Amino acid sequence: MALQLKANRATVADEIVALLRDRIIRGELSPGAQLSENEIAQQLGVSRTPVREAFIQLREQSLLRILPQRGSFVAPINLSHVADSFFLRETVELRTVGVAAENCTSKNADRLRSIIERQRTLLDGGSDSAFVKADDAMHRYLVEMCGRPRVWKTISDAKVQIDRMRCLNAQDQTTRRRILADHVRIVEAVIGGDPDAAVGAMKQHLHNIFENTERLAKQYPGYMDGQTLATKRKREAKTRPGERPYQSATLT
Amino acid sequence: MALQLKANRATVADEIVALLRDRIIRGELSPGAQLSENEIAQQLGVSRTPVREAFIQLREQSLLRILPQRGSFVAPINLSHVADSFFLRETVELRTVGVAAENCTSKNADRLRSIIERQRTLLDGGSDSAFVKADDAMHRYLVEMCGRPRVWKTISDAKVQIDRMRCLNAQDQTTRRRILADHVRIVEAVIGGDPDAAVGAMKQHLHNIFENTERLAKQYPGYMDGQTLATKRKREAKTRPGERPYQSATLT
DNA sequence: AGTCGCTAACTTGTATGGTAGTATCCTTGC
DNA sequence: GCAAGGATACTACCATACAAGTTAGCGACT
Repeated sequence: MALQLKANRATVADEIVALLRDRIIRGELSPGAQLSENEIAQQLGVSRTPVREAFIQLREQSLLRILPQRGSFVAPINLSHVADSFFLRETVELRTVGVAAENCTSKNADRLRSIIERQRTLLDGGSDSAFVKADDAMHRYLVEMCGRPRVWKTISDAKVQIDRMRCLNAQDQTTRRRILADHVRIVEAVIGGDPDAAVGAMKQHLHNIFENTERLAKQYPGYMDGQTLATKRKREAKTRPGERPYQSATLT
Repeated sequence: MALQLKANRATVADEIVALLRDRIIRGELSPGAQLSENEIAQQLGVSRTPVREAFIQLREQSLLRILPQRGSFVAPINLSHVADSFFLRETVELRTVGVAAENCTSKNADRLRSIIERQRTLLDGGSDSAFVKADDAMHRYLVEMCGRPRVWKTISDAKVQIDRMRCLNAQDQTTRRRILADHVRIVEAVIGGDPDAAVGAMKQHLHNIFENTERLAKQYPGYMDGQTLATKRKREAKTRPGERPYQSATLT
């Protein structure tokens, strides 16, 4: 496999982060798969140093597990982690979409309409990654309309765990159409200046996505929670107040 | 200055991250101060490699700015960034404290009381860092009571920006007492199983903290937004939907 | 005086070598 | 056949060397 680096970014290390991150999220690198600094370096025609720096960054993004002197493995998809990400998204996006609906200008409305239009054109012919990208664009714009630019970064970091699950399957037409329909409802409510409707539509939308992931979890049990990891996982000994299955927001 | 590494962590790089992160948050390394890979490496008696790996991680945490071939500088305190952090905290913690109040067990209550008690003992004699640590413990436990363990990590990442501001000044007795009083109100509401009161108390608490930071921002303008940075900052050219000053949650 | 250009001393980025720990496989001994 | 032990081939971690870019200062020339 001959990987290729784009020459865009400032440093090779950052370029490798972008490359591997994309491949992990899209599932080209399966959960549990072993990555070697040496191997990647050879494939890319660079030294181990920038590869190693990339690995460290991917570890911080919960996409890679580095076991010293043993190996580096694509992180398994942890269902509890995914549920946490949903919790965070729901909490933040339900608030921001409400604020967006309260402050939607005509310029915002135009932009939202064009994003929806873009998704509509990708409905049939578009690739999965293009459709997901357009999907992202809408959620991102709604968050940023609320005037807190760095909040999207947080959402985005959490979203990778969700996206990894979404990429397990190619999205069929039915799924895409439902997503688009959800988005239309949300955008109409926002443009219409109806916060309650916007929050409700967003809540329903996130729930639909979550149900999809639950279905996928049953379909791909091997990728979940490290069962394909080469070595036995050590049990986390830390006692937390307790985890419970994901459940919907209680405030609306 | 002879820095010292603890032998706890697995790798030297992670140890350096913890060390520098702490020093930056506590303000021992001032915003804008230049850090050199070489210099830190010599002070710690290690090579540049782990120092460099630490720098990259600190950059990802928005605590360091690395300008290739020019130098690395302690990130300025960006007020917009701080406001974003408050927005995130308020959004998440107002929800979680409500959930915590709904599900508070007697065991949870005991733990909360002991955390409060710990803070009370630190009120007079305790160091700033010890008091802040106990402060953290309460917020953390309230979030984790909600059963989503990784959500605190997100809050914690955002909180560093707020903590950097808090550490500009030693906290006087008045401030500490007000914080403790806020915490008591929150915990009483949570233990009492009153979500509305808990959310209200938390909202008031976060507001109080935010007002403190606004005061500090006026007091230390030189540390804000890179004005002490050795080199002129390039203007961010990206146009965002627009930033507006921090404002309170509209949903309760 | 003012400006151009060189030099030297930095900076971070990348490549490479050596070290220590881990897992695998194969041999050896029972 | 089977278990214990050792060689071997990995791994990530750290140290060091080199490369390339930036900046500040100084001197010569206009």
